[in-house]
Amino acid sequence: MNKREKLVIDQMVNGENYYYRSISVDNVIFGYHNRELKILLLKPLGMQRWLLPGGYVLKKETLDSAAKRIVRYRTMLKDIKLFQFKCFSDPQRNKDTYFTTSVLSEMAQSLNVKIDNTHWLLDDFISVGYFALTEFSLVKPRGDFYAEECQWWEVNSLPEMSFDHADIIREALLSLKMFTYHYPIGKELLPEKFTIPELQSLYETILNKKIDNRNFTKKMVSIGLVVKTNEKKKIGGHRSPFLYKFDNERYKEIISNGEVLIF
Amino acid sequence: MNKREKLVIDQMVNGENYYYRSISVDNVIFGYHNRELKILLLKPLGMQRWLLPGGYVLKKETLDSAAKRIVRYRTMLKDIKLFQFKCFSDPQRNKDTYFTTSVLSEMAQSLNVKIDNTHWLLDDFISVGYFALTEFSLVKPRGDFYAEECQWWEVNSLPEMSFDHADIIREALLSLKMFTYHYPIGKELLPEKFTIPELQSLYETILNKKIDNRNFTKKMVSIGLVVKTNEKKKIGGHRSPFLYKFDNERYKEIISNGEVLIF
DNA sequence: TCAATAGTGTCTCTTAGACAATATCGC
DNA sequence: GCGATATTGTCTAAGAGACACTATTGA
Repeated sequence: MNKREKLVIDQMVNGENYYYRSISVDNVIFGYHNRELKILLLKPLGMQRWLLPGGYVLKKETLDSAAKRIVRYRTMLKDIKLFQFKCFSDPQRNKDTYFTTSVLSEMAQSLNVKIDNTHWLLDDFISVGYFALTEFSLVKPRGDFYAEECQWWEVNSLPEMSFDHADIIREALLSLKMFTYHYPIGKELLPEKFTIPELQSLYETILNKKIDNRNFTKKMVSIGLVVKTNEKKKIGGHRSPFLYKFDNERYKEIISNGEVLIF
Repeated sequence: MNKREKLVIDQMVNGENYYYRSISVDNVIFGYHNRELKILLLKPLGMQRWLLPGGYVLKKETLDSAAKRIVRYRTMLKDIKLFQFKCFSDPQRNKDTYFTTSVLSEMAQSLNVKIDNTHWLLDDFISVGYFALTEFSLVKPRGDFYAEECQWWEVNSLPEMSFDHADIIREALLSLKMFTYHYPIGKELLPEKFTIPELQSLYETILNKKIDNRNFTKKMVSIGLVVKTNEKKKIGGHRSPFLYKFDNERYKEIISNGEVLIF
């Protein structure tokens, strides 16, 4: 039995001593690759539908650290930007009876743990939604005995989600959109060097609209957010785009000033 | 024994059957009067410090309806705009031992209820912060046997707050400020007819900065948010200001378009 | 040489932001 | 008349937004 299994067994047996009751955290982890915005999802053994990587909150930690801990476990990343965006509390949200009656109880059985109807894991939960931004290529999605599969899904073609996780994703996308109108974005999602068309494509995906490429470049350069390098990226049968970097000082400055970016 | 007391007794005895564990809601209720932004606070019998009107969440309701229910109880208002803005989960936030050891236990004693150390009310709570906007003059602050005092306090001269409620208020003010940069505000806080200087003063208070009065008027009128009436408000030894109304259609339009308002 | 995508400049029009003199009102 | 507050217009500068042709690459 590995460390993770031991932890889960202890969670089931003693969890209510050190976890908050009725509170969970769900993370919408955004990555960007090949001009597609992606979300990291997992699927427990025996389930048809997919889940957001989420978990419970230790009594000795904050929601932020719970979210960070869970994200770190699934992505192996230490430095990741996390944003609390909404709580989900519709009483109907917990009514995925397949999960509670089948998946949970089978898992309990396989781990040789007894859970009855008053077990804390069967309470109704209110979930706090976080979205996270990370560079796709740094992540090694990590499944385990609970999460049979753990992989990236393109935002516009997600699999069937259980609970209200489709709602949570919808809200996360909306929050990300609003966020993008008020703060620069990209440093967390793109590699260190990137091309303007890649950056523009990211903005277009998030904001869900076309942006004029001349105006976009003009703006990004004129506010000093990005800086051209001398290198080019060779990517196939057409003119090679220049690589750009973010001006980190300016990036922070724009965030702290709360300058509004309109496209 | 009145209805409210019965309810509180039942909460203490049977509450864990119908309330979520470890989750509460706290409301920062904003009102505006005499050019001052105010917050509704209450003080339980025997406490030195003040509290935000908050409460627990029924398992059969959402956080939004819990917040609305609690606000309605304290203000007697049905229609009030509520915004979830942040969760507060620092484990230290529950360490106001005076409240748990003295106030709660005395209240229990006076109501003839026993509570021991494992009682659900003594759990650590994570609180969901809401801010509410309401027209000051419509509110009848309601105290009761629990909240000895219930009254408005000017935002810039608040009394000592218990728990982390001073933090919650600080965050609420910040959220209100951000909100004001992105959505029109005023309809919820001002009477139906108001003067431009009143409206401007509201904005200056929330945004915490001076605004040029010519530019302010010009902007508000040019975007169609406010409409001049023929009436004037007679208020003392100087020129009488005109009364204005909000254009409700335009107000909604601006909200749904998410138009950015910069001052 | 063709298909695909990148790179680049100009003009207009709106509006943010700076700025101060005059009008009313009550005493 | 005086103290207090409300009302009102113009100018400038910045930038949002519309718009299309040329350059480069690899097959």
